[in-house]
Parts: sequence; C-alpha cells; structure tokens
Amino acid sequence: MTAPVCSDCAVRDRALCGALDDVQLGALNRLGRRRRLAAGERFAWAGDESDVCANLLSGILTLTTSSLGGEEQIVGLLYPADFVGRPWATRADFTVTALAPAELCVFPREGFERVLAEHPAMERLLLERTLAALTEARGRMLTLARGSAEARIAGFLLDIAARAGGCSGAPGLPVTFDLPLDRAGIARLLGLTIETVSRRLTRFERDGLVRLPARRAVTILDPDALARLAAG
Amino acid sequence: MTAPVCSDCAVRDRALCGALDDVQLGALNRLGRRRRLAAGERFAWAGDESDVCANLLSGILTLTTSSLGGEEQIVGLLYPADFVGRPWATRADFTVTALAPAELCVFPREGFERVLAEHPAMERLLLERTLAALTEARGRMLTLARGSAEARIAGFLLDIAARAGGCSGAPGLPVTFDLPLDRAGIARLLGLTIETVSRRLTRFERDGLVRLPARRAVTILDPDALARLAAG
DNA sequence: CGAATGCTTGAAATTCGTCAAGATCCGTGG
DNA sequence: CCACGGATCTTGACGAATTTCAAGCATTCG
Repeated sequence: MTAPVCSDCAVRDRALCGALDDVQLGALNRLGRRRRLAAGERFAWAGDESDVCANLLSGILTLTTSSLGGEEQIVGLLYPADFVGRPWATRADFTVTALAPAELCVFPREGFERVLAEHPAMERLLLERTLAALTEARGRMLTLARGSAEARIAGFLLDIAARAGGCSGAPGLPVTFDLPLDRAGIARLLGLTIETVSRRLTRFERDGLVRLPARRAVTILDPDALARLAAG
Repeated sequence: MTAPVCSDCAVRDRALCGALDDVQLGALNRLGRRRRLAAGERFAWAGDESDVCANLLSGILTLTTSSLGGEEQIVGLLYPADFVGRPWATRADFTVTALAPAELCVFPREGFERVLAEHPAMERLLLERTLAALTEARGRMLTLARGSAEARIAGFLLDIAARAGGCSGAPGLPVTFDLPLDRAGIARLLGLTIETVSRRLTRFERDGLVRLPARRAVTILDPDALARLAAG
C-alpha cells in the first residue's frame, strides 16, 4: 500500500483519470491507494458487499459468475486502464480475480462517486466506456449463443492477437504471442470444456492455421482462415 | 409525427426524462418527435450511420446482430421507458426492430447530447441504467454459454412472466401471459433452433410445468420447478 | 376452400461433454 | 544432472443433447 503518484502512473492518460488535469487529480490522489494482487488472488466476490472501485494499472483481471453447479463462467476480461467496480451499487455483481500479478489504484466507492459528481468530464468518460463495454458484451453474446467451438476459439485467438501482438509485425507476417489464460481459463471464457479447447487447438495446428510452440504461446499463421471460421 | 406532450407521456417518470422537472422538460419538448413503428419495421440498421436516439414509449423492440451467415441473434429486448441508441456514437451497433407496433420519442443525437451535458441528473440516470444493462448482459452470457436448452427456455419463460404478468395474481396461482416473440424469435434470442424450442415447450407442457393455450400464450403452472431447471 | 404461415414431430447426423488414460512440462530435491 | 511428482495438456472412446433434414399438422386469412 503505497500512496499513489498520479503523475508517474502508467495509465495516467488512458484511465478515467485522463479526464482530469493535474490540479484536479489532487482529490483522487488523496483518495486512492495502490494495491497489488498475486496471480489467482481475488479483489471482489460476486454478491458480497463492496464499497470500493479501482483503476487497473497492470496485469489482467477476470470477471466471473458462478452457476449454481459451482462452475465459473468468465464474463469479462479487464486490461490496464480499465475501470473495476460499479459506482452506486452496494454489492459486487461479479467475482474479480487476478489472472497474473496485478496492480490496482483503489478508491472508496462513495468518495469516488463524489469525485465523479464534481468532475462531469470524468463521469462522461465512464459513461462512454460503459456504453462501449455494453456493446462489446452484447457482441460476445452472439459468439456464445451461436458459434461452434471452432468459431469461438478462432475468434478468441484473433482477439488476443489483436490486443497482445497487435502493434508488431506487418500484415501477412506470422504474429506470436502468449495467451493470458491456460486451457481451463479459455474454456471458462468461451463456455467450453478443457478437452474441446485442446482438441480444437491441435486441429488448428494440424491444419496449418497456427503453431503452438509452448503451452501458452501461439503463432497465428493464417489469420484470414481463422477469421472465416470465427464468422461461422 | 406529432409534437410530444411530455406531461401526457405514458413513461414520463420511468424514462430518462424522469430526471427532469417540468420546466427543464421544455428543452426536450422542442427536440423530440414521436414516431410510430409497425410490427417488423426497423428503426436502425447495425453498422449504418445513426444520428438519433429515442425513448421507447410503447411496444417492444429487439436489438440484433447478424452473423455473416445471415442468421440474426437477438442480443437484447427493449421495453417501454427504455432508452434506444448510443450517444456519442456515429454508427448504430445493432439493428433495432419493432416486435409489435411501437411508439418512440425520437431525438437528434447531438441535441440529446447537449441536453445530457446540461442536465447532469439525466446523464447520471443514463449511466446507472447503462451499468445495469451491462450487468444484465453479462449475466445472460452465463446462460448462453453454459445453460442447456431446457435451462434457457425455463429462464426465458420466468423472465417474461415477471415482466408481463408480474403484478397479477398471488404467489402460487398460475400466471398467464402472451409471449412477445414467436418460436423463431425465441430461438434467435436463446441461440437455439425453432425445433428445439418447440420440443422443449411441448415437454414442459407434458410434464405439467406450463400450459400452452394458444400459439403465443403461456400459463406457468409450476414456477418453482422452472426456476430449478433455469438454475441448473 | 385453399394457400400461406407458423408450429409440431420424427429420424438421422453431428457436435460437444464426460469419463478415462496417457503424455508433457516444470519445479523440487536427491 | 537426473529422478521424481504434481499440474497441465493431449488423446481416445462413448453417450447425450442439439441441429439438420424432412414431413405433417393447424391456424389464419384471402
């Protein structure tokens, strides 16, 4: 727990705080506390009372709901600069878990709500991001409802590739990256089983669409074919 | 196209406008135009430019995306008092279609954005609703990813029952209501085929969980059993 | 009455999950 | 350096659930 130093923040201009100038940032500076999460550690539990929200500084978080059978379904991934939590809600909707070591800038919810009210530009930014997240969630519903296992996994690989290796390499060149999730995680994200994920990935490799150099590593050899499969 | 009469509006205090007092409503009054949609008529097309948003006054709308196979997936239902469209976005994310004759209060997007900026209470309300919609969409992802056909349909019936016949009847008494969708619509909403929907509904009736007095009509006989199926 | 639409039903095919076994990777300690 | 053990991943065989394909029924409307 270190006092935050906003001017030195890795996501200073990408997170919600980007709506504030250096002076206004002072209010947040006094509110926020940094917190580190180890891989697998949880930040919130679905259904529990929660009076905090946060900006994600580094690492990746998952949002999960558990069906009554105890099975967890991942309903969202959070990346650095993303906002965590739900202002004006007293209970957490989802369980928040760190996939990898993560760092958060945590605010008391009520204090954060006051800051939002005082800084319309920040509230506006949160609204726009929430609208975008809603659109993305609805888009993912399409995949989960209709797509075959093949389509879901192809789309997942392209998503991660765009996010992880997006900036590297010219189009046409193979892109290599590390998956943020193990096979079980992919299964929980896509609503499949570990076995199906494994089988489909090996088949992609057998068919020359990807290469799997290591457990977590993937090289995209034929993004166009993957895109065709993802489209159904 | 009639000039709106906000004081006489059916959703005056449930829609976003509920955040405004009668005087402030004047600005919206000048902006809004009523528009009627026939059943099946479309209000927006996914991917097209869109410079309007609206409040739904009556009727039911669907939000759909079409996968490249031409198949449409329903990603959301909109009921009276719900907000339609996405401020600050120049393109429509989803196709908006009237399931039944509907009436909208339509605003030019940019004018509406100005009203939002001038009335923080309304922007706040939109933010809270968007956050709620996001939570709901993520919850539905669980159903679509993991739930069996049986669970999806049971949950759907309970959802509609709660919304349509929710206020009528004591607990324990059978509730009867009309489905807003035909079999094909239910299939598109739940990510199933028409045949599966039909088979499951017939089996529910055979097992005494529901009665199906007419094409669109449903009587819930055993809501607890349905809830168990939906959960599991 | 007849045609059109929407709904139901049946049989075959497919996909995915389940169960079970085996292989590979990786850290630990001998 | 190598052997061991646990975790993760792969592979196979089987079964259940859903889709697909194909009729047939019923309701509505001209």
